[in-house]
Amino acid sequence: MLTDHIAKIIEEMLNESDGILELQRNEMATRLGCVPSQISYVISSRFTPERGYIIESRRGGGGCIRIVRKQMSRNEYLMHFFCAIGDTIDEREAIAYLQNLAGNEYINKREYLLSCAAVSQAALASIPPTHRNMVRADILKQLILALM
Amino acid sequence: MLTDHIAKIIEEMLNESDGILELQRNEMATRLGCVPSQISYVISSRFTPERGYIIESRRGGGGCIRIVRKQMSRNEYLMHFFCAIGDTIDEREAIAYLQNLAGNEYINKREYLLSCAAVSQAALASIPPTHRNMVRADILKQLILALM
DNA sequence: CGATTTTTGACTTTCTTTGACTTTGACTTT
DNA sequence: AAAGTCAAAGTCAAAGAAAGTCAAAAATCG
Repeated sequence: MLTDHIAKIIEEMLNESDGILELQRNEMATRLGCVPSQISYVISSRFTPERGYIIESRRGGGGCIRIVRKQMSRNEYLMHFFCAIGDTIDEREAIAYLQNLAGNEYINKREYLLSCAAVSQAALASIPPTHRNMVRADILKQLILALM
Repeated sequence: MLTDHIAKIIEEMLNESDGILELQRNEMATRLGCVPSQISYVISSRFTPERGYIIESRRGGGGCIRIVRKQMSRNEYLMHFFCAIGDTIDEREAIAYLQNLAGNEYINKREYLLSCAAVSQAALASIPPTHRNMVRADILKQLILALM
């Protein structure tokens, strides 16, 4: 898939340049043989602040897109996460959060699986749907607190 | 029966790829001459977490279904545990179970804390008391399944 | 026969790709 | 300095590509 391919390239460029990168959308699109907005799509779907990236850009002649991967301390990261969870969260989103933690190695595989289990549909099946996502958010928050 | 046939094929593919497999639903359905949802059915009826499989998937262009077979070990103990948990359990008792697991080194300190958080009063506070211990039992069971 | 499992297909949701159109900013010309 | 030009990046919605869901029909089991 194109999107993944592009994401990988950007990831590599970030690694080579120590987490800070400026790229030109049009130039890159031409080089990779795709439309420019594809680059925008990749950035907006993969390099989100949620995942710890800062994006800035400049239009006009000589414009560019700046991607910075910010490394947060473990606690900043967890705190950020904790705050980002609202009052209610569905299973998909909760798992996305946990994947994130796992991807950044703040939790290991087993902890990831444990946490997924705790917020799973299976675990919360008996809670009325109107209420379920609230409980899930509560559990997720407690899990994160337990990690701090 | 089609279902068994497909299950067998997936099983073989898993054997060949060391327990980790990504397949494309549509592609596979076309190849086997069945409707795509048949593949979904096989996976949801045969490759369940209860039987030791982890399923993930991605929709959209280039999407796929990922099947991971986790191998079981030391799970008689966990199974025993699992069965011992009734339909309902209070916080104190749940923590006693988890201490037990920790004491036998089936889970480490962090996992113990995570699990305690998931079944804590704080996490489940918003559930009506009549219902709370049921949900706690469900969560605890899912946690144990996740360890298998 | 009744209950469970399988099979099918219509419909839904999610993610990707594309392209037309808009906005912005640097540079040039008046 | 104001206006114009052009080269970027931004936005958005439609089209496409996959997987998910669900319920009805069919088959199988006990």
